[in-house]
Amino acid sequence: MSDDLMETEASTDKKDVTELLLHDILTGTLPAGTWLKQIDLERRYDCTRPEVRRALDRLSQKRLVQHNPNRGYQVYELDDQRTQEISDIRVILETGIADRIVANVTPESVRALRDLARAFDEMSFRGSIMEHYDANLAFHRALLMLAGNTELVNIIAEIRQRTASAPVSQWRTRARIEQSAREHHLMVDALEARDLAELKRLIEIHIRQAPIRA
Amino acid sequence: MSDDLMETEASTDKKDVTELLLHDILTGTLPAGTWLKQIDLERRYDCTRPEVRRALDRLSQKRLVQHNPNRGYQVYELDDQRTQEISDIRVILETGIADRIVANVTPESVRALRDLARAFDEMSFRGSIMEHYDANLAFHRALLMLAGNTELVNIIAEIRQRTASAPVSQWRTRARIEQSAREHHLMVDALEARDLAELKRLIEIHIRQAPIRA
DNA sequence: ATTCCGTAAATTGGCGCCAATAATGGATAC
DNA sequence: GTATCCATTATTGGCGCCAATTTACGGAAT
Repeated sequence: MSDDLMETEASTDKKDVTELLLHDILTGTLPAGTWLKQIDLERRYDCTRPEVRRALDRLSQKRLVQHNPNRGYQVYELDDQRTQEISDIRVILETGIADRIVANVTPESVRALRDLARAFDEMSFRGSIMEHYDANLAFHRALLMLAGNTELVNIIAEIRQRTASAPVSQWRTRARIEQSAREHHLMVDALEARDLAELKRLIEIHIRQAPIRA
Repeated sequence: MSDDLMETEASTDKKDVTELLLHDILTGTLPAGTWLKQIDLERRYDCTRPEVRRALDRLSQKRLVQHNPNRGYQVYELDDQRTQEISDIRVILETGIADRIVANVTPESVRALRDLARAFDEMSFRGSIMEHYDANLAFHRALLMLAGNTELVNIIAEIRQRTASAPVSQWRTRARIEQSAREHHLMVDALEARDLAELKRLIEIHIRQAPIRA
């Protein structure tokens, strides 16, 4: 109890800078192309210079920010070419394990996924952008987890992050969000019916329609 | 000319520490489980403390070394579970783009791949372990490049690295190396004949037989 | 008026020091 | 003789300063 409280207090004050910066990039608070001056970040996240530098180095390794030696860092802006390429990779990976997902499905997991899909629906109306983003992440993570390959889940999460600059811009459209929400439920339906072909079809549509997130 | 000379001289003296450490891990010079004390690395690579720290941080992000807070870093040793998972991922990805590779194949690319496969053969006899490793990398990179998705090539290279601790140990067997060399040529054959099914089959065998590298 | 150059301000990036923490060895008590 | 506790040592990790490079600004010359 006191431990939880301590952690919460500590995390609100001193959460990992890399995480904070990452979130601000993913949510679009720091748009693509923005110059990330070290002093600004230092003040923004109330942290020291080395912490900023470590965060920038990490995110540049993950190709989320671009490093121009002796000039600075800026939020990576990806061209259509690369966006397309990453979508292709996600389609290959996520349809490639669809059979394993279908093989491992249980009534309980279907129920859990339904709940997560509903949580996403709920967030569409009430939640903040970040909560919405997280709800989507939770659904997809749970879905992929059924494949029984945790390494894969991590890799897909990384790939997804890699492409997620300027992510929410394409998200804001209510129509598209509702479309995504519907597709989530359709995917659960297909999973429940153990319809592999349909699940693959839905996954591909889901990834491609919203080129970046899905 | 003088530029090349300069670069060569500079690189021998002051190559990026992360690269050096990475290579020593991949070649097995630093076996799995080894404690990576900062002072040792400082001396080993003749560099400063912050450089060592940056390299360790980067490689721990890539899950190549494990970070134990306030205790140190050690070369990651991966369990069979994870090895299996990563092989599965590689199979899905590399067989998943086989069709694109076949679609984009040209006589020139076949010739180039043959040369690279022969270079690998050559290295089996004469080259050092590292040269051998590089020759293998070059072949697979060229093969994957045919898919026309550079992002994918990078991701596969990353995944391959992720699992490559204790890599060459399973490599040393001459039988296995020769097997790999033969498979390279078989893959080029299948590619030349545009036999998609055969290529997929070979890729899967090639990845699975040597669980880690291939 | 425009362009070029030199100087000043700002920003990045390397480096070393010192505190905090864990491992080690020895001494003491049981 | 063995186990436990304390002191010493070694290692990690945070932090700030200073040099190197770049950019911005202003003045002078064409």
